[in-house]
Amino acid sequence: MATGTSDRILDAALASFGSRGYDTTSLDALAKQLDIRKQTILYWFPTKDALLGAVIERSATELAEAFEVGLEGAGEGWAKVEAVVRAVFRLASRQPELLALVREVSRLGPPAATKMLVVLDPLVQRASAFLEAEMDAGRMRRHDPRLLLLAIYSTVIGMVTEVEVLRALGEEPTARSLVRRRADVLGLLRSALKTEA
Amino acid sequence: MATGTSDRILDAALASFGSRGYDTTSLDALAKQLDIRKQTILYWFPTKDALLGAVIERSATELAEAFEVGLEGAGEGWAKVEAVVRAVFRLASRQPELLALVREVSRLGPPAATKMLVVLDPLVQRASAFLEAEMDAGRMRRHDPRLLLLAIYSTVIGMVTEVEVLRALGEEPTARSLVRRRADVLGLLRSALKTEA
DNA sequence: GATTTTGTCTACCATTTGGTAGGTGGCCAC
DNA sequence: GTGGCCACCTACCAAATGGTAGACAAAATC
Repeated sequence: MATGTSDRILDAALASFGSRGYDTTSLDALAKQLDIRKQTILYWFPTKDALLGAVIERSATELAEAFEVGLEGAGEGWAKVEAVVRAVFRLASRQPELLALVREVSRLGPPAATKMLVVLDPLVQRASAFLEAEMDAGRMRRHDPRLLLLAIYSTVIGMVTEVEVLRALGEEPTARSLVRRRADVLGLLRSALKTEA
Repeated sequence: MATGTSDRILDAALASFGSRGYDTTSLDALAKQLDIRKQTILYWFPTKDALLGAVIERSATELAEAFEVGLEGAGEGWAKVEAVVRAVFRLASRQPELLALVREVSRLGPPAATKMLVVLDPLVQRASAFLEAEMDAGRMRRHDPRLLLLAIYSTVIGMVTEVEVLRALGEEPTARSLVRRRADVLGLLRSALKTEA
């Protein structure tokens, strides 16, 4: 929330890229919304692509931090999974744009998607290794850890960003509903993963 | 694969809307690809929006049919879930564009998303009722049936269309891999839903 | 055989878009 | 106080885009 112009631009761009999409967001519209001129945007970010790049970089870092924070106090085993899911849902309620951006970037494909993944890859690897270790130790049902990750990723992103599908299912996307969705995701994961032991 | 011009346009539009996205698909590009002029497209479909509408209508119907066919021979209980998942994955290997379009349309939001949902809504209701009945009968672990549906939807669509994330996980999107992903989804669902009984 | 309809085309057009060129006022160092 | 830099601006532009107007040939209709 710095008052710097470039930060304001990044904030607005993040919101717009996430909600309207990258290619339907015009620099003019963005500028108008900020009550500045398009050339000011182009002063700070030489091209629209560069702006996207900057938004991705900042967001990916923020995302990674949120994960780290979520993991900090977490215990071991299942508690760790729960901590991460809770961290993502906390993010979804505080900065929904961030998760919307993830969705959009993954849709845009390379090079944007690559840029984001480079930052998040270490987390992915850690998560994958963690799941595998848990399975080896018999504390979680055995699945392909990477495909399991994809399933978790898709489900969580879906629960948080699939506004239209939610509406179709009669679930209004309110804050209260978000809590229910979190509980549900955790319930599903628990029954899918937790062993009786 | 009819040779009619309007069908050729619909085919190309479906593929392009799904893979490149609606707003990055220009009528000129579409026309060039079909070796016709843009005005021919606008003769059959008065506006780009109308073209999208027609693509959605045809695709939603096709999608609904695929579900019906998948359900036809299916038994009861868990077998039914398995049949539906298999039907979707079959679709994913034969007409991946169809599922890509679903993803894109849900991103576009209303009125496009509404149009698609109107056609698919009966299926959603049936599925929801089915899951609830299974849970009531104790043949499936209890979860909110609608959120469970969203989770299944997200996971399946993700497994099929999240090319970038798949790559990041070291899973090349080949036909062989698709079979593995199907098996994995079924495995996950089974352990999440099936009761011991 | 004349006429209407159908399908496709050429010729334009207004608007939007990302981006360039270059100016201007304020502020700071010296 | 003046030279230089920073942040932002006005003025433009070329390309692309969705869409209109209307010509024209082939085919169908009478």
